[in-house]
Amino acid sequence: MKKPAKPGPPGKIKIMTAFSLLMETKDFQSITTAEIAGNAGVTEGLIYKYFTDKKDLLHQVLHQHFAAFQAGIETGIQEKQTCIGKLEAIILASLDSYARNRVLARILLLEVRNSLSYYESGAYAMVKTYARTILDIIREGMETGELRPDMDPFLLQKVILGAIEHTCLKQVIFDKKMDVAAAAGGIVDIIFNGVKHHGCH
Amino acid sequence: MKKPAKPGPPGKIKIMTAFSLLMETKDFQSITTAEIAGNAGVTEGLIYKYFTDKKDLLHQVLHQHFAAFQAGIETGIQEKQTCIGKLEAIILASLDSYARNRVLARILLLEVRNSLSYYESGAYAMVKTYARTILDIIREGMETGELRPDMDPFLLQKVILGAIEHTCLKQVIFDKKMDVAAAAGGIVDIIFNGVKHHGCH
DNA sequence: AACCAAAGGTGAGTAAAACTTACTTACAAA
DNA sequence: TTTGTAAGTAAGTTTTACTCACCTTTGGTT
Repeated sequence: MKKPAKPGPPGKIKIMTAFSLLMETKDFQSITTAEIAGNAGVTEGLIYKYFTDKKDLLHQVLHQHFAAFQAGIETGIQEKQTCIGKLEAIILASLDSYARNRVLARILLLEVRNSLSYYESGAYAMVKTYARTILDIIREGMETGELRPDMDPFLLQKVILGAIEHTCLKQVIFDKKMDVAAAAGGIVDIIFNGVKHHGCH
Repeated sequence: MKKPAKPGPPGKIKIMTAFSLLMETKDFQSITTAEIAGNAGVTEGLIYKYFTDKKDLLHQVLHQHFAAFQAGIETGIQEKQTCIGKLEAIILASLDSYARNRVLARILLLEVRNSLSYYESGAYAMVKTYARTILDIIREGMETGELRPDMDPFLLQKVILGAIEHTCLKQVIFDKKMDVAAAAGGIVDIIFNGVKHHGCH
C-alpha cells in the first residue's frame, strides 16, 4: 500500500500534471517517461525520485483524481434522507464525475485493473471505500424496509457498480458525450423498479 | 480490422497455445516475447511472421476463446422461448464461461480494453455481435410486452453487461471461486423484478 | 554568519524487451 | 529439374523503463 500522495515538491506536481495531461490524448502504454519528463520540464531521473514505477505514477494520479471524485459523491448524498435517494445520488454523481473527468474514468476503468500492484495502492483503497459506501446504504435500506430484504446486498452492489461503469465505457473509449441525467434516471428506474412488464400497480 | 485468425501453420498454433498457457499465471505485460517463443519451441522472430504485434497475438487469442464462448451462448438460448428466458440463459452462460475460462475473462475484462487497436480487431467485432444479440432480445421483449416498453433498451443492455462483468471481476482478479448459478439467479431477480420493496403483488 | 544535512534536481548510462531484417530450409506445382 | 512461396531461423537494432553517482539549493542549528 503506497502513501496517499501529498501535494509535494514542485517537481512532483509538474510530473503528475504533465502525465495527467498526456493521459487525455494517449493511453498509458504509449506515454513514455521521456515524454512525461519533457512536458513537465524536468529530467527523466526525477520521476524515479517520487515514484517507484511508471505505474506508481499512474496510481498516484488516479488517487488524486479519485479524491476529488469521492468528495463530490459524499456531499451529493449528505442531504438525502432515504436510501434510494442516496443510491440515486451516487449513481448520478458517479456518472457525472466520469463524464466530466475523462482522465479519471480512463485510468480507473481501462488502465489500472490489469496490474496486481494497483490492488495494493492507495487509489484502490479509496475505490474500496467508495464501493463500501454503496454496500452500507444497501444494507441500511434492507433493514429499514426500503429495499427488498430477500436479496444478496453484494450482488446489488455489483449490479450498480457494473451499470455505472458499463454506461460510461463507450463514452470514455470513443470520447463521445452522454446525457448523464437521462442515463442516471434510466439506470435507477431499471434497477429499482425492474424491467419485467406486469399489470400489477 | 484484423483477420479472424484461421487455425494456421503449426508454428502459429504453438505460439498461440504457449501464450494462452502463460496467460493463466501471468499478466500480459509481464509475459515476454522470448518467453512465448521459448515455451512454444520456436524462435522469437516467428511471432512477427504471424502477428503484427504482441497485442495482435493477444487479440487473436482472445478471438479464439471468444468464438467458443459465443458458440456456447448461442446453443444456450436456442431452446428458450421467452425473451426473459433467453436473457436469463445469456447471463448464466456468460458467468459460467468466465468462471470456466479465466484466460478469456482476464483478457477480455482486464487486458485488452486499454489499447485502441483492440477496437479495430476481429475479437472486438465478435464482442459487438454478442452485445448486439442481447440488445435484439431486449427489443423483441419490449415489442411482445414481456418487458416494459417505457425504457431505453441500450441502457438495459448496459446494465446487464455491466452486471455480468462486474460480478466476475473480483473472482477473476483474485482467482476466487464463485457460485455461478446463485449469482446468475440473483442478477436476474434484481434486474427483472427490481429491488424496491413494495406491498404490491 | 557559518555550517551542514537533507531534499530537490540532473544527466549520462544500463539492461531488457519488442521488433527487424537478411538469410535458410521445406515443398508443392509447372 | 526448376521455381516460387510459405515456414522458420539467428543475429542484430532500437526503444524505453529504470539506475546511479553526482551537483545545487534550502532551511534549521550553533
